[in-house]
Amino acid sequence: VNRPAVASDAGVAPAGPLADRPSARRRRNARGEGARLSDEIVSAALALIDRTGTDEAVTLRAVARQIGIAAPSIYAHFADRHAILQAVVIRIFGQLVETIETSLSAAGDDPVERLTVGCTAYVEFGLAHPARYDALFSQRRIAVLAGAADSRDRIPVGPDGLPRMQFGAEAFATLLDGLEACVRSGRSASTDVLTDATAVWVALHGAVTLRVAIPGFPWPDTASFVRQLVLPLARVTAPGP
Amino acid sequence: VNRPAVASDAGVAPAGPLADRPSARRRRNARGEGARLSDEIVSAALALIDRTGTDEAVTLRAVARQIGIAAPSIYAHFADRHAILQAVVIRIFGQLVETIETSLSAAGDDPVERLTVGCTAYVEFGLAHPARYDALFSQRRIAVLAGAADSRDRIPVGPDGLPRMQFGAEAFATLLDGLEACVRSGRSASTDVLTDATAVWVALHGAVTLRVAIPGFPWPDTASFVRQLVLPLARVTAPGP
DNA sequence: TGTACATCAGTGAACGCGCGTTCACTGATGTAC
DNA sequence: TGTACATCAGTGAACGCGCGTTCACTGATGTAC
Repeated sequence: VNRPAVASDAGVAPAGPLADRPSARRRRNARGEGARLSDEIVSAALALIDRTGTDEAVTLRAVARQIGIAAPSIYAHFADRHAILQAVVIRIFGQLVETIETSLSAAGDDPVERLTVGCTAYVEFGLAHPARYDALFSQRRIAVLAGAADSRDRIPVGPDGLPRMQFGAEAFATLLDGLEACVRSGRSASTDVLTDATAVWVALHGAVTLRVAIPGFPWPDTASFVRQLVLPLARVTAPGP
Repeated sequence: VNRPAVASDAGVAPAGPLADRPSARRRRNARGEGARLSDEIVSAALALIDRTGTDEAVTLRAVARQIGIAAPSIYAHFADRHAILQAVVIRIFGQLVETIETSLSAAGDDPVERLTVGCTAYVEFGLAHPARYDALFSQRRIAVLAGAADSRDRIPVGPDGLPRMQFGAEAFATLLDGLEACVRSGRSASTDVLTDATAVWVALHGAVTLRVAIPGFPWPDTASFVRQLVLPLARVTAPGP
């Protein structure tokens, strides 16, 4: 059992190990502000993911316990467990994009520098929050578990020929933009930006997930490893004269 | 509930949804051959992983149901659920290495061709058996769930300076050998074989896991995508005159 | 050649647990008259 | 200004489920005498 000790000064007398007692007293939301609980539920799910390392820990009862509400109260805000996880994934993608954009705003004008800075920020986010990163790409597994055979065609190609991802499209678009900027300024020899950006993304994703899965491996320094992966895959050429 | 329909011609009358009834009659092992059940347990776990898409489905009761034994019978062969999963991982790594070696035995002498053939076999194994591949690298998560803080240093560097992985070391050693052969024959400009092989491995791992996670993305053809990733990361140069 | 016995390969019932979900409900707060 | 009432934001008990694990057991089979 992974439950933290109940704060005894809250005056809560646990009725037994089965009781879903809140870990802290909670003031109910004022009338008309019930929607606040939606945010609290997502935050609690995120906290559970961080604390346990896996999104499997996001159960209705665990979320309710974390917030200090009764489990059935969640149904007023989310249809089921999967709906909570979906909201968490959207929030994490937002954090990822924000992290990358913050790093880019501090970077210079050189497109190659901007590309490596953004990619490094991506990898560092994954390494800093491995459970959150994992949640971003564990959705397929959930779909399979739900008995759905529709795991294909969930992220179709749009009419513009670009992949139309449900979430995370913004992060990939940033990578595409960065590579295009390199090509425009003559710093990348890429003739197929979509495919080359895909190669870069795949390498970054592998770097995050394998490092997290095998922490004892002699991994190179993050910044230089990212350059080692990104520069050749993005077909970056030596700076002009 | 994912349980297959019980074969009614086996004469088994299910006592209700809770009963752990075997899906087929089973002859008990002869005296002295009890160890055969170990293999059956691992095979059943592998079948569950393939059928459900996740190693979470490997529960003692599900394994027992699959084989047609009582759940407690497993304790004579495995200490707990984790021990079963560990045995499954070892078997899957064996299959992966065998697949790669079979592909190499059909390849020619050119070291670059051998490198790409082996890498393609790796990726194709992952795409053909995504749940098995996933199980190989989901161990960390299990360790965290077990409450262990020892997820670090589980794969230490050996006295030879090479990573000493518990499992999968053979597959990585094959990749190292392949890259070294390219360097020896002048087809790779790598000056740090360990780091470059790591980069290649990371890219292949990302290619498998991201493709499986986002099947609707416009992925390139596997063989050419593998070449696109491996050749630059392995610093392969144009063939000599 | 017969028989008592040890061993092997399991079985079956039961336990307590956490889970998703349902159901009828409660108590504070704003609003219509 | 008072009061009945609707609405909102939840609660608490209960259900059936699958799970890991324990316990005492069973029945076939080989072996010692």
